[in-house]
Amino acid sequence: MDVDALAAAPDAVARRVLGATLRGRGVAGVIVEVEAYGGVPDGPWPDPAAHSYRGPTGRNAVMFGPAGRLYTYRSHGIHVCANVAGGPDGVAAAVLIRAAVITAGVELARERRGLRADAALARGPGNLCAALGITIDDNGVDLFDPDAPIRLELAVPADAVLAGPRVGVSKAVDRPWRFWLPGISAVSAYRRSPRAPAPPEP
DNA sequence: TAAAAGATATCCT
DNA sequence: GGATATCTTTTAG
Repeated sequence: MDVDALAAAPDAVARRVLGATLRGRGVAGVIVEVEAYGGVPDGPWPDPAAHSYRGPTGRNAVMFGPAGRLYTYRSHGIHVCANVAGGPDGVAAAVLIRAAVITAGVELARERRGLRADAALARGPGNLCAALGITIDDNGVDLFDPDAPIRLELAVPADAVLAGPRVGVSKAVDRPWRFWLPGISAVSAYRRSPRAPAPPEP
């Protein structure tokens, strides 16, 4: 497994990133929950919920670049979210890292996050970035460069993976592009976006 | 130049 | 479980 394995469709990239180890600034964790995003309206997987849907902009340019780069963006002003860019160069694909289990540097992670339950240290995209020390300025770093401050170590794909709808999106609400490992307490509880259309009443 | 929306987290009831 | 804080990016006028 190397960076070439990430030059694929968003959902395939998501499955490959799941279970990988993300190292950043003294803290490392195994990724246990991800969401796939990507595509443009005329592409093979149009995804109206993705930042890339309306074409490249200054913010989402990394999504259109080569695989293996870190795409960070700010949400609601304060939170930072981390993505791994996927797809071949020129194709928009990214995997949002939603949760991880800290395997090294727990003390440091606790210090950054304030004292909290271990399972909550890197649960949720914003919290995960805080625990690993990832900031908005890390946008575009090559995760496979040995000298990069943030690195990704791919593992063999997990055999047991669960899939379901993405959290907090108001478009393409029912697309099962969220993937997580079973039996992990750090996986987020599913929350439908308050702006999403009401679910069909059975 | 202005306004709205957003891939959230936290605190309150 | 539900409302709100908070600010950047994008889009419209």
